[in-house]
Amino acid sequence: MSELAKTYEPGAVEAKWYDYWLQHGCFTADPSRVSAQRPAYSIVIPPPNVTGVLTLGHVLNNTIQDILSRRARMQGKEVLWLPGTDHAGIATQNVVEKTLRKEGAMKHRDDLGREALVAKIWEWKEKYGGIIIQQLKKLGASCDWSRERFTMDPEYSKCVSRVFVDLYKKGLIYRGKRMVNWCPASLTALSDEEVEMKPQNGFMYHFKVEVAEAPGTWLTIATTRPETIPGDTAVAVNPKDPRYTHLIGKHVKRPLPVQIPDEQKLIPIVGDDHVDFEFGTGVLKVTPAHDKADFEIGLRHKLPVVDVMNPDGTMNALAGESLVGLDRFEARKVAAEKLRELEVLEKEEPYQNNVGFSERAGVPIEPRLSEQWFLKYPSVAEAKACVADGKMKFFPERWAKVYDHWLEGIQDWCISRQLWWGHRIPVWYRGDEIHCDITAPEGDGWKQDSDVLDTWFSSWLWPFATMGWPEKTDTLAKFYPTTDLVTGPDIIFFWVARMIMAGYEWMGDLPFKNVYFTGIIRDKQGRKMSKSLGNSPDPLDLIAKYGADALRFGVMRSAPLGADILFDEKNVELGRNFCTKLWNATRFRQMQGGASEGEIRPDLLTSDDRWILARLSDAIGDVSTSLDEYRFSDATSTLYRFFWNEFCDWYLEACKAVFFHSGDEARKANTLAVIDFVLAHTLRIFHPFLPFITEEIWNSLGFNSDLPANQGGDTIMTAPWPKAFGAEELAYFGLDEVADRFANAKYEVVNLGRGLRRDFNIASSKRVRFVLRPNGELAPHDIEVLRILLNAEPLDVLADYAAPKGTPVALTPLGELLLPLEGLIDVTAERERLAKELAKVEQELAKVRAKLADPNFAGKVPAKVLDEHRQRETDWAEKHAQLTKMREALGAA
RNA sequence: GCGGCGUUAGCUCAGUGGUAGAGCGGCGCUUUUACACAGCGUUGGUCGGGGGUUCGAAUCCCUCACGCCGCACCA
Repeated sequence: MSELAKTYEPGAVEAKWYDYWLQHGCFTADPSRVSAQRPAYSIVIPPPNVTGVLTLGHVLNNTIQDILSRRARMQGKEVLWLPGTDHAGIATQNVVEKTLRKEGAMKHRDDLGREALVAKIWEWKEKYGGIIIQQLKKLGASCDWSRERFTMDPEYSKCVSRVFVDLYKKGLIYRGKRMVNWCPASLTALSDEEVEMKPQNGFMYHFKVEVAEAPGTWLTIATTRPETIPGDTAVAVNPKDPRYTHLIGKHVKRPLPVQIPDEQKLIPIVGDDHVDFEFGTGVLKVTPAHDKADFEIGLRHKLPVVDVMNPDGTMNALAGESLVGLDRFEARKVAAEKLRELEVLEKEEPYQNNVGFSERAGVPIEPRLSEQWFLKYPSVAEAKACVADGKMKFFPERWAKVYDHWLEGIQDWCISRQLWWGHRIPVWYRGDEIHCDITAPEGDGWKQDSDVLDTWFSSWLWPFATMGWPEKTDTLAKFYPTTDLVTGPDIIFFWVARMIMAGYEWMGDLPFKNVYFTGIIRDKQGRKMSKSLGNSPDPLDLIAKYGADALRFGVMRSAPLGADILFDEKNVELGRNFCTKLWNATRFRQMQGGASEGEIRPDLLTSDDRWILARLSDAIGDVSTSLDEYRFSDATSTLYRFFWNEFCDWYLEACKAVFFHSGDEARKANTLAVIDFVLAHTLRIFHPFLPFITEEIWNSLGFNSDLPANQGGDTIMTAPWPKAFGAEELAYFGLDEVADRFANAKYEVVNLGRGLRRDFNIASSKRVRFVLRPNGELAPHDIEVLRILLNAEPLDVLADYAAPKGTPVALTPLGELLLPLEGLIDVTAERERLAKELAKVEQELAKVRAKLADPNFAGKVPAKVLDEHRQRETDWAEKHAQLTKMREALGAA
């Protein structure tokens, strides 16, 4: 047993133990150790962006995974927590391109060329790609780092090609020219999931067009996007709309682009059910190249597709002289201006509509016709069924509905991206020939598809591609399906749903059994963490300031299942304070001297010992249940309450009676044994939450000393997870309701005595005489505990004590507790105090009597409830009688 | 528009039919020999509004309001 430093220094301790765990291979998973007695437990990390840095979201997510992993190890399971990173196509390429432009290394990616740019990104990845991994280590993450994976590792990349080819051959992947979500900033197509609808304030422009066949007849069209008029190839009305039916088949003169007057392009009026005649004017301009719905109308009516925009969102030559080269938003203003000049703009009113934004680049997307690769989702039925039938469980459960709803209406997934960083599509072209395979075709003249795949098209394979698939590895055999997945609900569609499909498609089984969805971390005002708001603290700063354990504890304490987390640094401070408390309680133990005295002797147990052992058993049970149900904040609260309020505030204080005043060496030794027993168990249930400080104390106090190496001897990591006491242990220690009730009664006496002090303004530090008129037997130990906790000097236990008139009295479960105030008795004050208490009792008594008097109540209520109420009445009535007697003894005012 | 979640003490949240709770904060006292990152005490709520079921509702049902989150989306 080494002496503990005066204050806990997390920095040095954390580094020391993390190195120790690594050196001793504590995080390494070995499939050959898996057996019926040693079941497997596995988690794959949601791979963070390789160029990312740790955020509070990561802290939350990974602390939960670490808690689950560490507990599973203590439960004797073979644990694999598989870490790694994601190549994050768009984000990473953007970051690197931006840097290169800043450095002047290039203006546009074409200046460098594909090969050189990809090489630069790899360089960047080698240089900065490890940062987040190092940060996770600081947090204490017990990942098996020997298995760290990256989605662009050669082996992993092969898996990606393999599944592409497989799906292609199954006919689920196809290439087609379709409307996609185009990001004009990143210059790539996006999937539907990467588009976020946001309300935008704009204008609704009403302009009129003349019917060519009926000069003087004008139709008014409402649009938010006048800049796309040059791309209009029809005007549509609802065929059932009596206002316009007669015009179908005729043509209108399209006002833009402005050409020689009277020679404006004529476009047909078509009838289409899609047009809502309630909305706007009931006349819709149809721009097949720039709107998904319009494209469909175009197909139905065989309309030409006129694309008036460049990929970067600027207008092209087809938009006409006045718009060409302008950015789409600038062009909108100019187009409106042109309409005004032409005197066809009828009105322009403020209007709010929903516009799709590119999630990454933050700019409005453009619906755009382009040639892309699409995937018809595989194994959808299985993916749906496994959650619906409960084979896979979601926590909180309500996400199952969201998941189900999404699966109900999914469209094919656009998987090609016009980027260079990522997995290149394994398809080669030569003339009309097409070759799709894992390897390039033989022969000359083949050209590989230039696009890469959506990053999620690689990460959906994560649970098995990281374990050696397609080989039938031992790791896969033992650790797949994984046990738990911990992730944010924001990627339920991007990642979770797709992993489930992939699991069924290639492994024939679900990828994980339970999915825990974390909340979203917000600041204390409820706003999302964001860089621009600057409300996102750096977890590394918090670790430096408070310690990793404190950060973990603080975050877990405020993360209830199913709710968002309002982050407040106060919680981390609380975590630090808790660690300090743990540290100081341990120091107290150490100062009482002696190594662990070994076995507890039940015959020497005090009422306090029995009480704390019972509380410990409850805490173990509660924490275990909470963890089984993924209620981490409940587990944390239990730990906090048990250790601080029960162990420190009551038990350790009560122990002082033994250590400082009993002179009973055998009992002192036994008390030490109880403290050690409780501490040793407490450290174990704390360990998943507070890995560092528990390891430090475990070793410093020598709790490891007589344990086998693999059961807590080398490290607390392998100490068995404790169980709540069974009937046998409860009997052995003599823990029952009677014992609990007595200890609680004792503490109630203390509370009431302290209340008397307050009422008579006696400082808690001032030693005063208390007298107890007991209503039963009290052991010397219990009297001493009462004395210490009341800070009484002396505490006289006198059955026949005759108190001076006006002496303050508290009615306690163990008898009347009196506070004799020599020379200070204030009869009036005591009378007032009694009156106040009496009033309260009368109120309660009236309440319960009213209930009992109600014939409906007595007649209909279950016997048990009725008894409870009768007992309540008896108790209050008794108290009432005593108080009345006491007041009478004081005499009239 | 459809669906989900939420609304309990100043704040964060427990509490799913039977005496409204915890932590933090606030306030007061205390530098009592583990701990002032502490101890002790204390303050504090018509449980979002309304209606219903029931002997009894924070809890079950209906309804409204407000907030948040998905999904869809009409130019």
